[in-house]
Amino acid sequence: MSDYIHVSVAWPYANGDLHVGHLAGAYLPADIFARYHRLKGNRVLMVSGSDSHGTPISVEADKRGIPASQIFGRYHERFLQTQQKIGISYDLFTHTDTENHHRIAQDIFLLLLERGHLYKESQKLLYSEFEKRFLPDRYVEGECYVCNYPNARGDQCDNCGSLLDATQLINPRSRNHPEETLIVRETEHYFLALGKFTDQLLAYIDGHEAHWRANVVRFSRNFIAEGLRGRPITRDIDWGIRVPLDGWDEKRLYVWFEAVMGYLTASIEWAQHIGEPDAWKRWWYNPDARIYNFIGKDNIPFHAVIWPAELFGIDGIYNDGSANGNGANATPLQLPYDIPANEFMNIEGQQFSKSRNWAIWLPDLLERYQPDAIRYYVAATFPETRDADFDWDGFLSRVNNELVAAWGNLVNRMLGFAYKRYDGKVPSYTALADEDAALIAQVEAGFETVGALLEAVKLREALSTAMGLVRDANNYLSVQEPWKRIKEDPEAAARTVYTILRVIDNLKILLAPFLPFSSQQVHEYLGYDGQLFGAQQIVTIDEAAGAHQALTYDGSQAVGRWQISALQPGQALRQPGPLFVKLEPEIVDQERSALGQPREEQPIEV
RNA sequence: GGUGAUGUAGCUCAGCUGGUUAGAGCGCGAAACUCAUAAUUUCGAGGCCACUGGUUCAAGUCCAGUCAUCACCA
Repeated sequence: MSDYIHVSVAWPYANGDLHVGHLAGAYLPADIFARYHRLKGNRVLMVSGSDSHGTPISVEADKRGIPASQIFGRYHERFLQTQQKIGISYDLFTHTDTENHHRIAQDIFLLLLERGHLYKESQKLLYSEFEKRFLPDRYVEGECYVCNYPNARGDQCDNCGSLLDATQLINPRSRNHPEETLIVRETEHYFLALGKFTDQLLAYIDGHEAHWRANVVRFSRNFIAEGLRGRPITRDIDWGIRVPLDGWDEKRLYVWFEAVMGYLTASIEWAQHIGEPDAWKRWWYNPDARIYNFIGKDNIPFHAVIWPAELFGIDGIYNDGSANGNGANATPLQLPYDIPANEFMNIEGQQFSKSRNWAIWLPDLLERYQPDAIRYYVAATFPETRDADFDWDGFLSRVNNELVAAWGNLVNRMLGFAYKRYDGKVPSYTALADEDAALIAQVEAGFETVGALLEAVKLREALSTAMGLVRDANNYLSVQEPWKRIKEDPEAAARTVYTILRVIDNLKILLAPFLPFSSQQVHEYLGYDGQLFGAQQIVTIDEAAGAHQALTYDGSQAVGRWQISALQPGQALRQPGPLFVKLEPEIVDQERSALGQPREEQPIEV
């Protein structure tokens, strides 16, 4: 029986290209995990999308003097192309400016209001009479009321380090129009009454402690222990989802309140898109389904505390006619089963910085390197337990010395040998020797060991375990020496070559979640037809008020299975070639010198 | 300032509830091999496990403090 696995991935702000931090923190781990479960035959629903709203997008739009919608539209399109190229296999990657997402977010707002989880409160905020709007903290500068530094930011003083309350700044001014002095004005907002959920949240964490990462448990408990206060969920901005109440036209839902709902809204959109509008309930109303949120560590409180609190508050939605007849309230929505948050991936020892362009952008990386080479290096250095470092020396050496030398070379040398010396076929043999059977058994055991590690989201260890089997295979070859035996003992050489091809056939599957493109190549070299995984496609989804683009996955034709090889002697091989490109040592200096330099965005070729 | 994390071979990292001579991959040195994108395989060198003090028959492993880095909160 197949399990229902929901893979929910953090929603990137669509205010700039994707970079390796995104890839290492959330998207690649999620994809490896999803591909593994698909191979296992489980029912996977993997969703995410561009976060269209939020201050970072408005800031970027103001900087360039264009509308926010244009910023997010541009980067949404680039996200689709980038992720298709590197093979992040979303069932649906959409965005939050869809009719579907707006409607559901508003429904949830009203539901929470109706159930008494929201309350109204006045706040004092800085208001610009010139712009006729309240300004977020990061739009504000002024004199620090702690140290009198004249150019303190709205949230923090760069001089004395104090965190500031923007309304207390001396002579606060807008960063956009420094000549204007801002005024403090009262404004009313809705708050989510988080504190009420404290006990439920603690019980929820207790119930999952055993299989959560220690950092997520500690962080969440700590966050709750500091006391859960109500959080404002509306803002005085014009870019975002309307508050569905009369007289609230000037305000919008706070981006963090609605973005996390994307896991649910994208699932619903996916169900509609495949023509089975209720299909999302197989995960969201199935107590046996497991929902995994793949995120970076900066998002832990939102996923381990705030989103579960929203789910507690929602309780049930769109589930009329459920089993016990109590309508929408009858069945609670499923909470995340696991939140495997990754730490950060730094670059050459320094923290990512967009403003200094201390970053490695995925579209640029994909211009120059194979997707599987990028995937291999990043997966081998996943920041699963602590911050990790992307350094070009490491990239060069892991790709050349591990991926190319150990795995690529194993495939190339033996498929080439078999193709040339055995008439383009898998050689026949009469009986396997003990050492042949031993190697096959050892590699077949990998389906258990590597599988268990993938299941537990220990992806880096899963990859290194699989690579250990690659080394075992190389070791076996140097003992058996089929290139020598083919002259002295052809029978022994034939069973050795058969054995190694069968082992490669197994390794191809063990590595496929990590290296889907090259595993497909190996699959074809071995003479098989069909695609190990489904097809990714960028499609247009129509709604009443407009259309949007999304990245989708169709697994109906996929033939890959997480099971041992039954490679048949006599099977016709295809002419093999090198799997991977070996990198030139010069790239290290070239890439390093580009860090921190101004960068131009190039069009992405798909 | 508070809380938490991290600090182990040149590099990247494993070391669970304390227990024989501290592990892996890469890099380095030597040897073997030649099917392969000179790739592979074997053997070897290399570590006061951040520092100081403590608990214990026994401590990278527990406790306290110090330093460095990072995160969250104030």
